[in-house]
Amino acid sequence: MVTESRRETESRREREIRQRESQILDIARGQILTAGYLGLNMDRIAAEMEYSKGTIYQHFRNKEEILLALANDAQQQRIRMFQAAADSSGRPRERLCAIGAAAEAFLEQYPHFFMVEQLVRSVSIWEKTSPERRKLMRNCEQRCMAIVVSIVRDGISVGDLALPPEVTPEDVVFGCWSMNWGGMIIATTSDSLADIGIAHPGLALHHNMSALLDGYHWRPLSTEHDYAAHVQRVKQELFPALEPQAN
Amino acid sequence: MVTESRRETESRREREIRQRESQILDIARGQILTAGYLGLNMDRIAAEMEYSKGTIYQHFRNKEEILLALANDAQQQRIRMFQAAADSSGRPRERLCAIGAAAEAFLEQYPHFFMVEQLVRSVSIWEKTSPERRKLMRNCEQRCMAIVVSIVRDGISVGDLALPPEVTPEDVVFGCWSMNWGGMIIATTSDSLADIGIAHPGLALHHNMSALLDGYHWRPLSTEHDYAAHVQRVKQELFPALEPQAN
DNA sequence: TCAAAAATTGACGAAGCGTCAACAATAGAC
DNA sequence: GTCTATTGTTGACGCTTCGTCAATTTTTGA
Repeated sequence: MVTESRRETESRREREIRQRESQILDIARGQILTAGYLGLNMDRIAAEMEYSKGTIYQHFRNKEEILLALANDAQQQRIRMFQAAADSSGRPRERLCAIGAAAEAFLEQYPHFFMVEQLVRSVSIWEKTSPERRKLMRNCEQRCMAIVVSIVRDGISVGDLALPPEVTPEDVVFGCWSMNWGGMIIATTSDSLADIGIAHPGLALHHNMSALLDGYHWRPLSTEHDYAAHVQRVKQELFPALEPQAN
Repeated sequence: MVTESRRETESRREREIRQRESQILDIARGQILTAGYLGLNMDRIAAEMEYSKGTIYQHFRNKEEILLALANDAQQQRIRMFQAAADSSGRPRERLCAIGAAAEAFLEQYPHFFMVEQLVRSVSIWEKTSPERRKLMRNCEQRCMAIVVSIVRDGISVGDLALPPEVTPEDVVFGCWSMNWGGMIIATTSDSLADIGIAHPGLALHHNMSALLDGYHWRPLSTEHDYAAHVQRVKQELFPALEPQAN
């Protein structure tokens, strides 16, 4: 009995030293996914682990830190996917479309990450968290931005894109980012899009993104090239989903 | 003493019957504006009014209902402003720009409304509220959509715009909506945009909106017409701000 | 004037966050 | 192997907030 108990305790300890932090985050992720921000509950995290609340607070100063840690994981994952897309072959505008495909795959494969990022932006979580973690977040945002901006620069340098003097590559990325982010938020949080007349938000987003880049005269124009097919190809090759998902 | 007390009570009663609901909302608005979602506190609302908590719960079933009521006010206000913009004179694309100006003015003049709408979308408030209020919200969304869609239809019918067969007017509106919403969220919730290279998000949004509509070949193109000036004019004439605000 | 109906109150239960004094396990010295 | 210092763990507790409800006050209208 004592031996049994001791062995169990030791094995638990081993596990904990390696995995506890990510275990906390896994559980938190699940809770947020099933019940949103208000479903995230410190006591329940403790209950779902084999640990008490106090121990959780040794890893994270408060609830918001957990949320920000999750958001950070989300950004890391997005950066990985964006980088893979940016490294794909093709002309710059094709690679930008690949980024779009990455963003789409990100939403489909990690919906909890998307939710968490939304939360961090709307509920005032920011000011309750530690400066270190905030800095980490900003850093990720900058890296993500840099990846996409460099594609726009490539477009300019190969002569596919010529921006007017008052528009910077960063502005273009801001446009893509805005449309993607806004479109995804609306698509995932408006329950009556179909009633409004938007049966296929994913498709509409593609059309609008094409129009945006066509508006900047980025060659080849969407009339000269089948970007939809490219997006499909990239998604299947770089970001294969577990199950194919209708849009 | 008794008379004094009775008179006060009666006057309070008069006020209450007319104003109580909007008084609750006013206070709630202020709390959200200063301290976000978590700053909204039923006990403090009660304290700031001359009433007790129980009375507030006679007007609103729960906290979320207050939030949704505020969101509803926001939408009503936005519809008013959108309608004014839609009724302005000019060619259809100019009127669409006027809608953009309205959205901008809305954000500047009613920041709390913007915050509330964001909250309703991200924190899972929806399922805790009454079906009636939810229906009201959907209705507003549809009306708002209809206003803008009719401008796009006007553009088509006067021959300024010719959409490809796979794109509907609703899709175009979805694009404008996405970009505006996404851009505004990013601009108001990213504290390090300047570090990222976006010094003037408002200006960038204009450029991107121009590119989007240019991409659909909506005449007159942004190269043929000064839409920025139009936006400025509309904002000043239709939506004069209390104090002129830098972007 | 008075009883029935309606409005108002705030104490209360429930639930959640974060703390901390007490307890347990481990490491290291001898 | 034993003992002490350090480090880790626990859950009861204080505090805050939501939403309820029995008791009380006010209003209505007969």
